[in-house]
Amino acid sequence: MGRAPCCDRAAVKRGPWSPEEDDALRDYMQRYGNTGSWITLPKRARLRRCGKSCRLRWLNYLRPDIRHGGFTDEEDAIIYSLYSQLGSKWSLIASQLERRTDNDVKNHWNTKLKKRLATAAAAFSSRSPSSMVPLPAPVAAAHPTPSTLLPLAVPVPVPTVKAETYTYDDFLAPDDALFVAAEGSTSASLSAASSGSNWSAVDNGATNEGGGGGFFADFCTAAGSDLAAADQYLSGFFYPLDPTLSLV
DNA sequence: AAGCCAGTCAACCGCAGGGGT
DNA sequence: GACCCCTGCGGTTGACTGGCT
Repeated sequence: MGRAPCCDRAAVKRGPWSPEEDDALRDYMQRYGNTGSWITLPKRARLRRCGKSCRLRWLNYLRPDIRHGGFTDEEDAIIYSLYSQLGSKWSLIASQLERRTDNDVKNHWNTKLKKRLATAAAAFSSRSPSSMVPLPAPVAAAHPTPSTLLPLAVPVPVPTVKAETYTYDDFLAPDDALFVAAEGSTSASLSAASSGSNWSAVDNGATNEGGGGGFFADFCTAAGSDLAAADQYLSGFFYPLDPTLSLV
C-alpha cells in the first residue's frame, strides 16, 4: 500500500509544457494568484495538469521575478561558499541569491560547479599548475586581503536564512595564514587545528552527506602533509562567511 | 548526412514535515 | 494522538541540443 497519487495520472498531461499551457497558467496566476490550493488550481485554470506540475512550472519557470542561466562569478563563489557550509540545501542557497530558483542553482551546481571543483581536486592532486582551475576572479580583485581577519568559529551551526541576499561583503577574503587545517573532518585524516576555515562543514555528514565531502577528502588525501597548500587552494572556492553575521 | 556522445535543464518522483481535523 | 491533506524539497530522469567523428 503506497501513498495515494496526488492526481489521476491517466487524466493529466505530463512532459514538457506547451506555449498554450504556459499562457493559461501565467494568465490565471496574474489574474487571480493561487488563492486556493495547488491541487485544485488545474481545474480552476482549465489545465489538464497535476497541481504539483503547475506549481513547479510557475515557481521555476513562469514566475516573472526569476532569472535563468548566466550565473556570474560572484554568484558561483557564493554558491560554493554556502554549499560548503550548508550542503545541498538548494532552497536555502537559492534564497540567498537574487531571483534564482533552487532548481536552477541545483542544476548549475550539478552541471558546472561540481565538475569545476572535481577538476580542481584532480589538478591539485597532480600538482599540475597548468591544469589548475582559475579561481573566481572578482573575489580576489574586489577584496584584497584585510590585515586582520578573525577565523570562523568551528563548528558553524546550521544556519537559518539571512533576511537579505548575500553579497561578497558577507564573505571573508582568504588569508593564507588563517586558513589552517579544518577540524573534525570525517573522511580525511585532517585534525589538529583548533580554529580556522570551515572546510569541515564540507565533510560534515550532518549537513552534507556525500556532497562536498568527497571533494574535500580528495584535496586532503592529495595534500598529504601539505595541508596549508590544500587550504590555500580550496579557499579560492569556499569563502567563509563573515563571523559577525548571525547565522543561528 | 548520419550516428554517437556529452552537456544542459525542465520536469517528475517520492519523501518529510506542517497544519488542520 | 492519529490521521489526512497539502506543500516544499532534494534526487533523479529523460528530452533536447550541439559538437564531434
